Amino acid sequence: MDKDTREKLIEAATPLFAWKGFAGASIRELAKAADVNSALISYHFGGKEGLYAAVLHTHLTHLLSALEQVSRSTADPEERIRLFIKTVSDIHKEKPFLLRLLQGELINPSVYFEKVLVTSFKKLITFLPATVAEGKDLGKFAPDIHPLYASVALVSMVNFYFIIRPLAEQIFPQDLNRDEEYIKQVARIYLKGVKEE
Amino acid sequence: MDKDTREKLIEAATPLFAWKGFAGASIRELAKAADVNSALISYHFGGKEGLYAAVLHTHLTHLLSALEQVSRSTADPEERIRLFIKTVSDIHKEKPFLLRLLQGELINPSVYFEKVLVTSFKKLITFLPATVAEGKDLGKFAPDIHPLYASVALVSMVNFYFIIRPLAEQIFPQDLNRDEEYIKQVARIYLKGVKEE
DNA sequence: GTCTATATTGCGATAGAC
DNA sequence: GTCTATCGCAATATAGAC
Repeated sequence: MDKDTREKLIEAATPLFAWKGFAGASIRELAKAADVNSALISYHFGGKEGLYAAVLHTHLTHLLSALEQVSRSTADPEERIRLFIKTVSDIHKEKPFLLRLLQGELINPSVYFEKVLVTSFKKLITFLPATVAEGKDLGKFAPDIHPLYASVALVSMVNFYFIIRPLAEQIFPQDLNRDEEYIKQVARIYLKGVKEE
Repeated sequence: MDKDTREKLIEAATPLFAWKGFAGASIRELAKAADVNSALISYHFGGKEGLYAAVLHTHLTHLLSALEQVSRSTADPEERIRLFIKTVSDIHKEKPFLLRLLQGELINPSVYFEKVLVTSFKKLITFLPATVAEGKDLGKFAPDIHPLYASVALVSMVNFYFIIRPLAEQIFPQDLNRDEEYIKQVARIYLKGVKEE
């Protein structure tokens, strides 16, 4: 059974928007990549912006539902942090375009940024500082750990690696092919770094 | 004394390229922001791409010379890492557009990416894994620390914070105004995280 | 729902006067 | 070195046939 036009467009537009940004991808090449007439972008999505929003929405949904699962975990703080690290890195491996799309939004925020992105993350990311605070309360993490900043540090390690990998691969060609090893190092360094001794 | 046209264009183009990307900024708005005739972009830089390369070059130079200083430090591994953290965060505070420009290059690499960026970083960033390895040799860092991946983790924490700050500020409006505190947390977590116990 | 054809706008670049 | 005027082109969007 054939994919319908909407689906084909979203799928084909994803890598183009991810690699070239919103402004850099033209409706002509978007349509061509989807093997679809360019007029259909306006018909189905009301224009290029609508297609872009649909692409963003599709990919964001995956991330948000995964984060929601993590936030509902009842494991202890250390285990929940391990689960967070694993979940996020799995998402990036599975959907390598998501992070580039989000990056594009951070550089050049569209209306989607304020309307959807900020509110979505607001609801879901607060569990991370809460987890760190819980670790402190339980006496497992050191008292001088700042829940919010420590969370940002963790989010940084888990995400930035996937951002700079294309650059890193050119700088260290043979050495950086093991995502698993990086993830292990992150968990190792971070959990030891926040722990009460 | 007046700034000359080249200077005015580079200065005015920096935030525009940083916020809108190469494709998103038009030569008309670039010229207008610099209060200069748009034909002068072609005259002085050979076109929009030339201006973009000049902007990138100007900002990259600062970063590279700062990194070079760090790499020449003779302090012990822990101190050199502290110096690296401080240096990079100072650069981002001083030149808030640099990271956005580099981000744009990562998303949509121009010719500049391969020709200049990769080779520049190649020469300068190897001192970081070397520093971590030195810490291991001295018995100060734990043996299961992987110099390269541990370096990527550090680079991530130091840079990504400045990337997501616009988003984080909207999610946690009042809590994220102290860069110093974040930097302190990073040094605290990282150095404790890699240390031999 | 999909196509062709086209309207309209804005783009980057340059010729030529000063 | 800077200006005006404009060329040629590619952009998005849409009207109207099927």
